[in-house]
Amino acid sequence: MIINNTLNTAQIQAIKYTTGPCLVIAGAGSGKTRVITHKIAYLIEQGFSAKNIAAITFTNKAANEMQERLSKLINKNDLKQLTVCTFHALGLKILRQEAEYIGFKPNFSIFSSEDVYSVLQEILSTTDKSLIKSIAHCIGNYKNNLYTPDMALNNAHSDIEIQACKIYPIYLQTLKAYQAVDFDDLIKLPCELLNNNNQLQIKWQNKLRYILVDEYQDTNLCQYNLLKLLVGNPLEKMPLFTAVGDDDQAIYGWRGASSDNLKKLSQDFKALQVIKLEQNYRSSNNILKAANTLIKNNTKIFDKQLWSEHGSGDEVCVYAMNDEEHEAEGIIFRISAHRFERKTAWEDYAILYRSNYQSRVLEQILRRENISYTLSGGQSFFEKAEIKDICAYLRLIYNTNDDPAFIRAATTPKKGIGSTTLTKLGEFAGTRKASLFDACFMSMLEDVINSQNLFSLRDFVSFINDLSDKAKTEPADILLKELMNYMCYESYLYDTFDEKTARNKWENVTEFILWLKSKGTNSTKLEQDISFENQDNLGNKSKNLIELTQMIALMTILQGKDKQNSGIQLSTLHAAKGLEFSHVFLMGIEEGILPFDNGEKQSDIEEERRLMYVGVTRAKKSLHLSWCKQRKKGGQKTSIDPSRFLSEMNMNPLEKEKINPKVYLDMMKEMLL
DNA sequence: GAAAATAGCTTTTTT
DNA sequence: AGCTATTTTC
Repeated sequence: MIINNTLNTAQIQAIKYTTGPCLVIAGAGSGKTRVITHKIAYLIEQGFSAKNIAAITFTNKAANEMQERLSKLINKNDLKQLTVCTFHALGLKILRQEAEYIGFKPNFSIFSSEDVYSVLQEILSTTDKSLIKSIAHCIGNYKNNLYTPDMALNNAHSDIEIQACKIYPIYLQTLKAYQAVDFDDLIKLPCELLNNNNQLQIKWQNKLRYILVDEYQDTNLCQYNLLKLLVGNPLEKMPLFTAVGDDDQAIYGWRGASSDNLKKLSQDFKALQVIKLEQNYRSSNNILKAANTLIKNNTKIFDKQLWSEHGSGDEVCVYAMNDEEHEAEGIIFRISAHRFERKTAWEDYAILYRSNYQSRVLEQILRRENISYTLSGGQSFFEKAEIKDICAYLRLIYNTNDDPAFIRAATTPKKGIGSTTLTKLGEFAGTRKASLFDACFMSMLEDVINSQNLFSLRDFVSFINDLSDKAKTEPADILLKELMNYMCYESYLYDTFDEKTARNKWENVTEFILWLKSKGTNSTKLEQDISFENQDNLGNKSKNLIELTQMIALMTILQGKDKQNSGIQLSTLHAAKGLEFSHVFLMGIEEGILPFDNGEKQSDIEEERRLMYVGVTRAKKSLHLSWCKQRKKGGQKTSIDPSRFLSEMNMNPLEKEKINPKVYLDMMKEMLL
């Protein structure tokens, strides 16, 4: 029996309601992941087949975590059959299977934002970075709001929007020609597909009979649309799903998420059962009181009041510091002293801030004091140039129409193919509506490109062609070896970078190749999910290069590479969502930083308040808030006001800092020696 | 005139 | 820390 007395009444209610649409308003620290995982186990217990249940998350990290926790509740076989993935991975799965219905080959490529950027650069033939970015942003909006080019034009206001509308259809054509989709397409295209093809819609509805959505407040219009298409029309049948979310933690409005989707849910599904989880298992009550008082200032969709059985705990404190350096030293001093006093570990402390650059001062001082720390966020493994270089080859082998991959692979490392050759090739291919790759095989090309460059070009494409053929049958590790042999990537690195960077980059590459090879031999659940065939292969059949390449596009977290969470945790407020720490220091609680103020356009104060709320509710045992009276701006010091959120929380922002942190930091060091 | 150094400035981030 | 604009240097 999966339901036991460690669950509270509301949680049990949320788990047991399986006969209709369900919305769980899950306050911070109220055990929301627990409810989702237990509900899945309960559904299986009640006779749902695991292969008909899907749990949808927003990040790969969350999906992995969910699987991890499920592995303790349900048996291996069921876990294997479950769909636990991100919205995008689900969309991809649908698209790979149904590609033919929208005029794509199943081996279409997935373009990253960088690829999208270069495509737009090409279309617009400009180098104006901000223009390209704004257009990309507009097009992303159109897709997320399911605008057709015509609808977009009707809603266009500024010059940039009008220009974006003109580009939009061209952009769509270009991607089609490349046999590529962008990230937004992974949701948008399945929506269009299921909307236009009733049979397919029924097919997928039958496959995914029960859907659970995590972080529902972060869905955008398009994602909500996909959900609706998958659960079916409430007038025809009883939709079966559970959406779990918290309107107070909606902090991604700026990228299209709309917590209004919570409201829409009760309008669109009259039978919706709303269950609130208000008991908090994380924080002591002083922290919760601060959080509740703060968030009361927002207009709410669902009212809720967090409480816990953990007693009142430590007082929440505020420190007014002189400037950013004083603040950083003050925080680090306090952590040192606190740790010494309470015999806690560095890992128990987190310093959270609004913007990445605020970590700089902290890092300087932490390095100076030799205190270990972990900076969350930063560049992901797959964003590194050296990994993208390798991926460009893999992508090209996989889909030879992928022009951005062609350009990257043809030019890195240098192999006698330069910008002149590429421009000529581009023009040649453009007039013949062929991909760069196919154009290389055309005989007319001899009139356009001089023989030496043409030789390099044909040498390159024949190699890719050869590998592309072999990739269908031969095992991945042999082909990878051949590829690396051809690329001479190591010597390229040592030729172009200084020794230290080259060594570092080469290490990343070897790590990547090793990882790829390991994926080639043991396939895990996630990959089977992403892979569009062989759902039911049980053996350890090693993956060929084609299959491997498919999954790379969506993998952003290197699974084997657990980042060590040692030392003080430094993180932005956004990146800290979903995490918890014993002792939390929120810095820069100032007007201009939190709430953020960009001078020009008014930022959404309610969203900023929710961001503060997210920060406050990360703390389990103690919470420390700090702000600077002065900050360096353009060479001179400017005076700063404490954040309005401090007074909203009934905190006195002017509590005096009586000690000089620097002196005490030195004293602590002596004590510890 | 081009490369190198330096000063100034950052919203938030995932797929 | 990384990116850009500007200044300095050869």
